[in-house]
Amino acid sequence: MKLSEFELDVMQLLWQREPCTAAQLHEHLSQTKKVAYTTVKTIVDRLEQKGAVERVGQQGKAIIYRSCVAQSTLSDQATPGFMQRFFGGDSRSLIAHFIQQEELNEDDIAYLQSLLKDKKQAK
Amino acid sequence: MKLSEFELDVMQLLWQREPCTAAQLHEHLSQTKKVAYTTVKTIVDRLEQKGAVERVGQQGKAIIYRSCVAQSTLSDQATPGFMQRFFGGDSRSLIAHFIQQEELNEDDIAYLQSLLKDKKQAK
DNA sequence: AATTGTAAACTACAAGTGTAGTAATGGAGT
DNA sequence: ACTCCATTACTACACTTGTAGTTTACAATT
Repeated sequence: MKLSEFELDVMQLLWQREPCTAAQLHEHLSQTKKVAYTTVKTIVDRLEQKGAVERVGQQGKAIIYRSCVAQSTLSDQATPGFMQRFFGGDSRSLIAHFIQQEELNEDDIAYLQSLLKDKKQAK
Repeated sequence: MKLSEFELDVMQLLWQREPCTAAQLHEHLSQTKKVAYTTVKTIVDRLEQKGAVERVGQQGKAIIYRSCVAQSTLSDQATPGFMQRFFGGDSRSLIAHFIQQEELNEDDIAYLQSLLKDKKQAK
């Protein structure tokens, strides 16, 4: 399933606070971005057409939505293309990039170290 | 600078074997994708308009191109959005995802472990 | 039951993207 | 100098995306 950037922004919100209505999504999005309610509703409609969200009820006349694809499904699909296009398919340099660029606390570091150890063991 | 997927595919090739002509890019792309020469040329033209590539010479009537943005510049720009949209902004889970999903040899693992150690030290 | 106002449904539109055809042009070879 | 073909330059077009207005419908309120 191929979703646009804005569609993914909406999915992100849904994953965090589903189930919810288009109005609620609009409210949260408004906090970071000036956008009309109807714009958000259009995106939700397109997500429904694409089979990424579904209706699970009503609240007055407002429709309550829920996602029907997991975040991990979409990230699994997007990951190879992203890695290829921005890191020439070199997973090592991609991971290195993120380790160096991103904020990580000691817990995060310890966790990632343990993952690497497991990875080595599994060989 | 915002490039489309196909534009990035062409950039990827350029970064690997620049300088080169549109015909050479077409030849390489043809190996994995059925695409007309003029399609590739259109993409190169758009990349030139966007200031991502430039002309550095000629070979007969064929124009020789070179990239004029670094891969790292574009990946730095794309990274935050990707992380936000597919991993909810959680860099730890993103890195974990890649460590678990991707092929890594012992050298890679050792290298990444050393990066994590450095990161910890720097705190 | 009539009114009302919100949310849904529908329509619209410009910009960007993938895709490629057609026309023009200028080196290379004769 | 002339022809020819590879390339460039230009044009085209359908689809997607971001964006939002307009119309319709129906739940809630009086």
